[in-house]
Amino acid sequence: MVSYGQYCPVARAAEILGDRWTLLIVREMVGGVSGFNQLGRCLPGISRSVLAQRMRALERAGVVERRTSGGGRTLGYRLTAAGRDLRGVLEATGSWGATWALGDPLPGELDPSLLVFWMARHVEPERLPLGRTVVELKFRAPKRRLWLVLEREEVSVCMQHPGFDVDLIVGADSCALYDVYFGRTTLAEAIRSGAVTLEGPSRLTRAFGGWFSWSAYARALREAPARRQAAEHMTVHDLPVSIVG
Amino acid sequence: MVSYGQYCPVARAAEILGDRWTLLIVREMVGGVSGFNQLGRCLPGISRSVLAQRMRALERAGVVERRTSGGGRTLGYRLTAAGRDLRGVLEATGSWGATWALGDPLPGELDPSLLVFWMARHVEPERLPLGRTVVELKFRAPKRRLWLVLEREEVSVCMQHPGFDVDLIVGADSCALYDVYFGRTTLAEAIRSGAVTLEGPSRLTRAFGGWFSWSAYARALREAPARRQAAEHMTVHDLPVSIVG
DNA sequence: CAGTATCCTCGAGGATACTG
DNA sequence: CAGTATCCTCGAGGATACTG
Repeated sequence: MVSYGQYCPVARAAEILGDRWTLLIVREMVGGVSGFNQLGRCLPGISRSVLAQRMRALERAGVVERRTSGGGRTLGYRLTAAGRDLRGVLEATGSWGATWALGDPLPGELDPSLLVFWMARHVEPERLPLGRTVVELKFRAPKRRLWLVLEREEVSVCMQHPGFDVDLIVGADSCALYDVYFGRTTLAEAIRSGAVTLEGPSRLTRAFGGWFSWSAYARALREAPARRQAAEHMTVHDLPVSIVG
Repeated sequence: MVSYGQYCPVARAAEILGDRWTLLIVREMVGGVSGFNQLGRCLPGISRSVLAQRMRALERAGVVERRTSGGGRTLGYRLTAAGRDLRGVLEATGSWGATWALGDPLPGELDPSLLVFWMARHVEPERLPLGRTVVELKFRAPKRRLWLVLEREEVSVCMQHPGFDVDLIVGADSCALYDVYFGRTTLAEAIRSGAVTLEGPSRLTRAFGGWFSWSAYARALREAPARRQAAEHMTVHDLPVSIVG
């Protein structure tokens, strides 16, 4: 953790949140991810040592706390009240990013597993069918298969076939499903155009889109042009301040 | 600038804003500071090379633009619409910091010049007396003298005596004036307790407190206990998500 | 599952001096 | 005023292997 040596709320927050990866760790935890290895898998590119160091720093800062068994073994992490209250910072940051900085995906940025992790954490359990529903996600580009095992009590992402019968097969290019996730297209539109295909009983193919709340930033992305327009007229402090000597 | 390799609004924003010093540079610019050397002075500890590198990165990211003279010389920087729109991120971050992370000042964090820079940029020009008002700020601990030259068209912070007659002398320990700045005490209270003294004509001593809007985070700081209380009851996504294989 | 230990590399950035 | 150039250091963090 860096120190800026300033007694200022922004500086203090930046000291805690400004380290590489830290804000993304918080994003994952606000989304419900709580285990060390789970966090590692949701953040491709972070090393175990960096993740461990960041979790220690977040613990010291009072943003997360360690859940331990009697013996002192860590069972995972949970956000403290301070950590849960970071949702506002995430929303402001994500909305700004969606408005001004999202642009087009760079090559390699459309990792199918990340997308499926995000979908898993945007499942609305009360909209799921009762019992277990197994969805196979078949990505064409890049070629990749993943499975979602959906139950009202728990959602699993499986990198291998989970062993259960598959109820619904979703076929898509990764970029098409990212577009749906971020609200750039509706699922219905993507299906009509053939960019996304659903195979399975019609009660499931019809319901599928409703199981997810999709991205929290879809709205910001949709409203981006208006917000960009409005920002043109924003003013900042305009009294010149000079520093002499 | 780091890259996270994720197509995500939060990740994209963090790539732009997450570098050391960057958010504080934006904080200064939203406050009206626009010159390279002025920025350097408002950010003690930043080196000229790091500042130059950050300004280039912010320019590339579309957050600031360079104002140049005909000859290509940079005259300073100005926020773009995207940069002005970062005010929301600053507010969310600063309010969170004020609520959860400000704590007590560490030794050396109560730099008198920083405080006077911040006061200078929170001057409300239309509340100033007409003409020029020169305020001497006499800090007792740490011992330091600074001057504010206040005009409705421009405010200057002077590290040396500006040459003009002084109209008003403010005496204070740095920590007492920081407390006033952040709304922990009112100026009236600080004067009553003797922590702050004002010497000058009573029309100025009575008006002084009204010339400044003080910290934008004073309100967050005042409401911090209630917000901390409310956050105890906040919930996060609670559907367990597991990743298998 | 949740880490630690060790070794090694490389690049961020401090110090200092100089420039149009 | 707004930087750049050069040199050097040190620490962040990747790779790899191991552990209760």
